[in-house]
Amino acid sequence: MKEASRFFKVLADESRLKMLWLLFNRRELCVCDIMAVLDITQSKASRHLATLRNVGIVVDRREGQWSYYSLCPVEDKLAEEHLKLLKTSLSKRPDARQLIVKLNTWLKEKEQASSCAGNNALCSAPVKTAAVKPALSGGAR
Amino acid sequence: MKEASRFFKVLADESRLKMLWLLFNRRELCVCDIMAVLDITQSKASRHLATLRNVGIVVDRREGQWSYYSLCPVEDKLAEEHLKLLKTSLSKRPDARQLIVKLNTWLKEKEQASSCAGNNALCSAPVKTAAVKPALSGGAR
DNA sequence: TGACAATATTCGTTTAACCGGATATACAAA
DNA sequence: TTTGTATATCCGGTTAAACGAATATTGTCA
Repeated sequence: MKEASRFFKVLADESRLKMLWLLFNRRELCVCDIMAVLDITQSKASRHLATLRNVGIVVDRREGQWSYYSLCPVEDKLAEEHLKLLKTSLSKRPDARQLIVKLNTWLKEKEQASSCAGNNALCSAPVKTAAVKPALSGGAR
Repeated sequence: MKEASRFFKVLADESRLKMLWLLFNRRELCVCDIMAVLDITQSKASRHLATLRNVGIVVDRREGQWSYYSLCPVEDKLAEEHLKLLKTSLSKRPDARQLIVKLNTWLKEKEQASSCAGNNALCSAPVKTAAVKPALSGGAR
């Protein structure tokens, strides 16, 4: 049961919860996306993402100077199911939905900036839209 | 989402997780039961139970010198569903099952002691067996 | 009332989490 | 190679959790 409590400890931080929530709604995001949307410092973003990676619920993929994070299959059943439930419970919360609106706004901004200003005006290359079904992602509602 | 992280913080402690698990399997327990089964100090037991009470997932009932704790209906949907899931996920874990074996042993011991030695040989009055369906509680194989 | 039992709470300490700023690393492009 | 960008990690400092021991509280019983 120690393992279970360690898992919940990872969820017991608002920033990490938000990061997970963002990743529930986009296939992958780079660190600077998360910094921008959550409005946190770079070291904070990187540290929390490392925590999520260490517990085995996200993976990172290096591409050029960017690190892209995404959810990954979780070996632990308890964790797996709680994450699934977390996704559906959060999707009912107005503040969580609002965060996705902010995420979409940010990504759109970034895309525009890169297409009209030289392809790397903000931080990363254009982000492919989530391959997972849009579910409650989009504008929410 | 702050509320959500606060809830997970409560689950992020092994002792509290175990207490919840015990209460999933018995309708109510007094503090000394929990001390005995989890093998923890009195102040630790009391403090953690207060934490569970403060977040609104258990209630206590005073009877004489004893405080009986039990689960209570949870107003928050997210919490409610996660607790339900927690119960079913833990029931598959050998260590969690083992804990219930220990709980049953302790309660039986206590009952015997009180019936042949004067009704308060250990700590509390005989505990009524859980009213909830035994589910996976019992000796669990 | 006084002695005792179960529980709650306080106290001081220790440990763990989290943070921002600074630095290190890795890569890209000039 | 030099410069700049994105990210990771290190370094104190600060806050919050958790703990055991001691004490306070509440109720029982003689």
